[in-house]
Amino acid sequence: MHTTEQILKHHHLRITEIRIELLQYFQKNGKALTHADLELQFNKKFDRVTIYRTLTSFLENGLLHKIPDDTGVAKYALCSHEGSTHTHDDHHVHFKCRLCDKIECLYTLEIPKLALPKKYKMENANLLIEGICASCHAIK
Amino acid sequence: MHTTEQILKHHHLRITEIRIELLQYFQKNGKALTHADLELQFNKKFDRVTIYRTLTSFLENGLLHKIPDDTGVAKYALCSHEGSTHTHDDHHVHFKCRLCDKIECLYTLEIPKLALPKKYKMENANLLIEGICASCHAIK
DNA sequence: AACATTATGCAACTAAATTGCAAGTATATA
DNA sequence: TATATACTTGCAATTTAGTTGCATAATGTT
Repeated sequence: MHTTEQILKHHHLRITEIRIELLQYFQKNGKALTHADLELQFNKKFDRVTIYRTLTSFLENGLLHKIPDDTGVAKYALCSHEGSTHTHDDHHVHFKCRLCDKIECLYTLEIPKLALPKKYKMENANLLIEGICASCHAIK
Repeated sequence: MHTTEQILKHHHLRITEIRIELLQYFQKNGKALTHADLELQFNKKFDRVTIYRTLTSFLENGLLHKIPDDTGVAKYALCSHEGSTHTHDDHHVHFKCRLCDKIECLYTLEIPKLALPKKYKMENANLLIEGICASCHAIK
């Protein structure tokens, strides 16, 4: 297991307070977060803009990935289970619950191979599944 | 084949000028469009806000669907080949070209069945494939 | 410890989308 | 085919998400 600081170093990021806290917050939560979520948590301690820039640097250094969805609000999630090393990052399966709106990465699922039309070249793929998650299923 | 007006009627939409023109513009283009694309075309004739509201009503009535992507700008595309009737609308495969940024619906492809974790219920799925499209492949 | 590089906070700004409201138009039904 | 009702439109103002510039502060390298 790696410490938060080691993870940052491995991704060529300087060790700063906001980076440590944001990364740990992502690890603790285990779900996709928006800038607004983070601002709610951290606005007393860190500036809005710094949170944006931290997200951007995490993205650029492969610590987070952006999850495409149709709300127009960017959602970010850790790139692998541990958040420690770089796994294959070219396709993702995400599950978004219609009831609680939570977005999870389904690491265990692989996107099946598809036959694209002629001359199309796939570079990466994102599968967003919507429905009801296990917790909401239980409640209902 | 249905006329534009018939299509609107089938989707329980009143016949108005902007609805006819927007729908025809989608049919003519055959690719996903943003509000900005439409504003560029129609700003002399229709108000920005009216374009937004037309897109929303098309969405609500199943004429268009929103394509999730990671730019934060909403993209819309017709729900079926003809734009005429309601096909199964619960899953979509889209292809976004890294070079020309064009997004197409790949109607011919089906999203393969996946085994979700226990108690998860899938209601719909969106697969976004990114890469190089046929036209850009040719140019290069 | 000194330096170059990178990160942070603040203020201002841009872009995308939404809301309220008054005036106008489409359509059902009488 | 007139008319009442419900829906649609345009305009102005507002909200929300995200970006940029710049001065100051912190990091990590030598």
